Amino acid sequence: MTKALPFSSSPGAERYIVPGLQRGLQILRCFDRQRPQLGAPEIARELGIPRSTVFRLMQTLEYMGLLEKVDHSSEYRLGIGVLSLGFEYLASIEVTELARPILDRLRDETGFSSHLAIRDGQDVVFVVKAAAKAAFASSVTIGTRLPAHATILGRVMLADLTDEELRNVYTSEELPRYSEQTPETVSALRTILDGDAERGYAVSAAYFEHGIGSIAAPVRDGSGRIIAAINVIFQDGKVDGETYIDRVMQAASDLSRQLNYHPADGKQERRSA
Amino acid sequence: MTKALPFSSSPGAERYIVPGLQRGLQILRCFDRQRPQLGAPEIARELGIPRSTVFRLMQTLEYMGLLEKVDHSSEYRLGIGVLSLGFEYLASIEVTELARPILDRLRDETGFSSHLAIRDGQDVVFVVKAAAKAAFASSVTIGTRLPAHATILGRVMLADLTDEELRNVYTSEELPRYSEQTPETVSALRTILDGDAERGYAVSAAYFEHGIGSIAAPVRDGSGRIIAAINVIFQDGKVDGETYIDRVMQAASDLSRQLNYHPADGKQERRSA
DNA sequence: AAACGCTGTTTCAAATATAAAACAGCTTGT
DNA sequence: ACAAGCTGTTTTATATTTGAAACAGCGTTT
Repeated sequence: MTKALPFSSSPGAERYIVPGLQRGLQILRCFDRQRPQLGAPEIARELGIPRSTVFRLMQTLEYMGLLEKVDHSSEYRLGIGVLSLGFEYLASIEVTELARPILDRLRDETGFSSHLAIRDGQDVVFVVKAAAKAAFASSVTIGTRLPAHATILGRVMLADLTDEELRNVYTSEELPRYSEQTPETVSALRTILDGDAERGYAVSAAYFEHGIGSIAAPVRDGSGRIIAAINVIFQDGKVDGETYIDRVMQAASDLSRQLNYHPADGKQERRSA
Repeated sequence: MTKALPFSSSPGAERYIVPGLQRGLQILRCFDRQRPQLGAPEIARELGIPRSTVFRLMQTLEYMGLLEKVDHSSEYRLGIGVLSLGFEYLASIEVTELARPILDRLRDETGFSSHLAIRDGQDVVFVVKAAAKAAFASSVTIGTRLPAHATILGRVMLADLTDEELRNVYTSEELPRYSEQTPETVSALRTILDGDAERGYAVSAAYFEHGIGSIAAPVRDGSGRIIAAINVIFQDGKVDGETYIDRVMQAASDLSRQLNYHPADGKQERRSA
């Protein structure tokens, strides 16, 4: 009786699942910005797990430092243990270290907040950020997830996928909308992506959110695959975004080069493979 | 047959432990900066868990997005799922949001890297960082753990503990040494802490690491307890650290005030309670 | 004040995950 | 070429975890 899909998932890897572990992790994922602290009964109801089992799982999570009791109430919040895990992850990804100085320079050159994001399934996840000094700063923080098909950043990464891969990511043809510009179907998305792929960048105003414009360009590694994307965001209307396309593309290609990508290698573009 | 203590642990909370969950989390904790990718057999040996069990646990972790297969090898590395968890944690802690601008200003005023850290058991954990622009920048990243008794930051936080609480944190009298200045015993540490508590700050050169000096001051919340500490680090000898004590203490007290701490409230100092 | 609902915690039979063993595939050495 | 060792994966009896039920404690309500 496996329930709703977790984060992402390699296709067909659900053969041997340890319920204790799976459910413990589901409990952790119940906590977020909106609901930073929760009690055991609440979680039991939400996940459909018996009270006594949730009780034991949460006690284990507390023992391991991933949950902590909030003061004298019987509620829990995320423990500091999860923080260490998260940052071991960041440290283990080469690209984040290399990206930092590049994003800083891009931020200084443009005056805009710049970000590096990677894709996880249907989501874009921000992993490095260089915040603009101006009052207008982006609200995204490291770890923020946004729908890939509805963001410029996501589009330049999705553009690398073959039709088959894209259908694997989006199993349903219908796509949730976030603005008038969000494509409604996978087919419509495909058309947009083909344009992005040809241009090698994407730029748009108010694509995901009203009043915010963005330019994004893809980052490739030695194999030629797109593994991340860089963007800047700006207040829509206030500037002509197009002016900065070159800067963003330059930053992305600088990073790609550091990751051993050689455009002239004769590596064929991924999509035509 | 419970094994070595995990991260931290509320005393005596090990009654109901779910083995599947505990071992899965132990597996995650095997991954760190030094060993970013590991195979199942290696982990099985290290944790003393049967191969077939580790196999299933890791498959579950992969399914949940906390581990991912590295390319075509049979090894795994941390997955992007842990990142989200870590940042939900940061977002859930009020103090980190408030600290950021204060650390930025402290960095600008002093030219040094400044940090906010909290204590988890015997460890100091860095949660916010404002990196100096100078070439000499600190090597600590968010999530870094250092031994509390051997760092200035840790000392100002430990100074808040009663004798009994301190003995609870350090069950053995002997303390590991990291430099000539590290106290060797809990009693010696207590003496140092009493001085720190009285001064309200701590400053030292080469206390944890050769060539690095640090000044730290405690951050209190509305209850008067020390919940975090702020520090700056500088190259030892190059500057007279003492010069910046006021700046650091000011930053710490600014943050305390934003956390509802009122020095004149008649709240008695914690240690004399 | 009794009854009700909601907890946190414990118990114990029943359902389940576990771990030894075995298999197949792959490298290594001799 | 063979054996020996290492893997990833699967099987299956056994040992364990699970979850319904029950207990005790609390606050409300009637």
